[in-house]
Amino acid sequence: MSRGRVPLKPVYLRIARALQEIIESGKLQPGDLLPSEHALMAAYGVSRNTARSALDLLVRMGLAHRVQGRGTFVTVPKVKYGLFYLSSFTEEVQRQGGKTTARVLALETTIPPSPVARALQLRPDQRVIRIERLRLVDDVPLALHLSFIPEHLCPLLVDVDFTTASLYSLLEGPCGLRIARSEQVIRAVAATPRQAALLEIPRGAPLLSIQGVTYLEDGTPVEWLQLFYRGDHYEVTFTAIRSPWEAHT
Amino acid sequence: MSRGRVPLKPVYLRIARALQEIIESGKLQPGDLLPSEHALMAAYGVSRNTARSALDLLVRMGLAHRVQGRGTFVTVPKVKYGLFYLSSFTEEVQRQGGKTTARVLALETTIPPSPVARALQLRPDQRVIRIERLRLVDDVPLALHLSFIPEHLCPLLVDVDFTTASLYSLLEGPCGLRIARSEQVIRAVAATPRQAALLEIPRGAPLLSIQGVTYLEDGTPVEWLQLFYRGDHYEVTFTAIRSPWEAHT
DNA sequence: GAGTGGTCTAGACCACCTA
DNA sequence: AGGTGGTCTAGACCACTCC
Repeated sequence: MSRGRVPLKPVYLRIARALQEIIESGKLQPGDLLPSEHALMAAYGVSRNTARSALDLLVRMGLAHRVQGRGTFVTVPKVKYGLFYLSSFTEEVQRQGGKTTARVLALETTIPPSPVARALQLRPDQRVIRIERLRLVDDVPLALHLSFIPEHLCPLLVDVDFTTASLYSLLEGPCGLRIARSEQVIRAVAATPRQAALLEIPRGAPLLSIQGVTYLEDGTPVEWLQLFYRGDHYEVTFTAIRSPWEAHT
Repeated sequence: MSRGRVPLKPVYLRIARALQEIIESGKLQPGDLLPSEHALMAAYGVSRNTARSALDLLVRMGLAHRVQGRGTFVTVPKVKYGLFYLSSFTEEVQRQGGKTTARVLALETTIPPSPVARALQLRPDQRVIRIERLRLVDDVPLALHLSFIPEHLCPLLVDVDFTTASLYSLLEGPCGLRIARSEQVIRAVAATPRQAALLEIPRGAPLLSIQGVTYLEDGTPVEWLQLFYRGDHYEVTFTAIRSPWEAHT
């Protein structure tokens, strides 16, 4: 099919997006049947593989699931599909209707600790920008957020007011970087006295720690991050699927 | 897993499996180039879509990542891809070389608590099998595991010795059920006195709580589960990817 | 039998990277 | 220029579910 002059996003993405909007608008309820692959072929004038790709995306996002011989159904949407799609704290909270602010505890260029330097694959002389923020949602302190970004990748970060700015928007916008993925580890830890004071919780209270490294599309590490969430105010949800090795068909 | 009723798995699965074994054998190191899609077409005599499907699977498992114009590379394998593929505790630990045992704290049929009954979509008169186990790895207590399974789905569970048995193997084997996915929530919580005693940690120590509902392919809820892991001995790793909506073409 | 998703083929054009 | 992955077409056969 003709794609026109304007560079459009891939067709399957636009179909998936359209279906997502139908789901989020409430026109399709959990358990409802999505259009079949043949129906999408007819509706959008695409081949079956393209229609399948669109549904694949919804399935991988946890918005839908397939049942052979019956159809593709809307999944119970309690899960925030943000989860294993990498989104910034700001994007995540706003999607859920909260008002997010931040208190900047530190913003400086420095020599990274050696585990961070290793993870970011830096030479000893390369400096990083260190950003430490206290994240608040509706004025309640929710999380501590520490990021290290190699200075040469986006030097202008040192002049930004991170009280409201979104780090990923800056990296993808003004800095022209293309974020691809992030490898993260979740742990449960006890709050240190400093963390407890900042988050306004008792010492030793449980925190959810998320530590990770974010990569660009070419594999360059772009950020080392550590988040500490208050155990009493935060949770992570996700959908696991049965591995194709063990569950056949 | 032994699931060998049908001798012929899809071709793309067998190719993906072969590549996975090459990676795990160490013949391909992290950062190495995997065979290109054309190379796989020639090597296995398949079409490009089939070769792509095999590589897709490795990418979704976090074993590989693609770079347009360059190739598909082996990813740093620190991540245990167990993460968002649903595997049993036994499968997970054995993959990492630990020796797993369990102490059965409870095995009974009972009336479920009402949140569990709701999650499992049970009528008030339907009973569940309640299994509570203390999981040990190399004789160190690592986790508390509580499961509720509707009795009518697999009545024979009440006669099993869960000291060594794997729940999912039983559900998929003797019970003939087809597990599809699990929706889970991760939290950080403080250990109750009972949990602390069983896990041999101080009261109030941080635990990683994973709570979820497992579904069959037809959407039937088959298990309500809650796991409490010692914060000092367990972590969850995963790869998040940038959402296709925001990461523009 | 009709409709669904699961898999597969054999081509095509494009954007991107390395050389 | 040649190779790579990203997307797409237009068919095909199969297994499964529902009527």
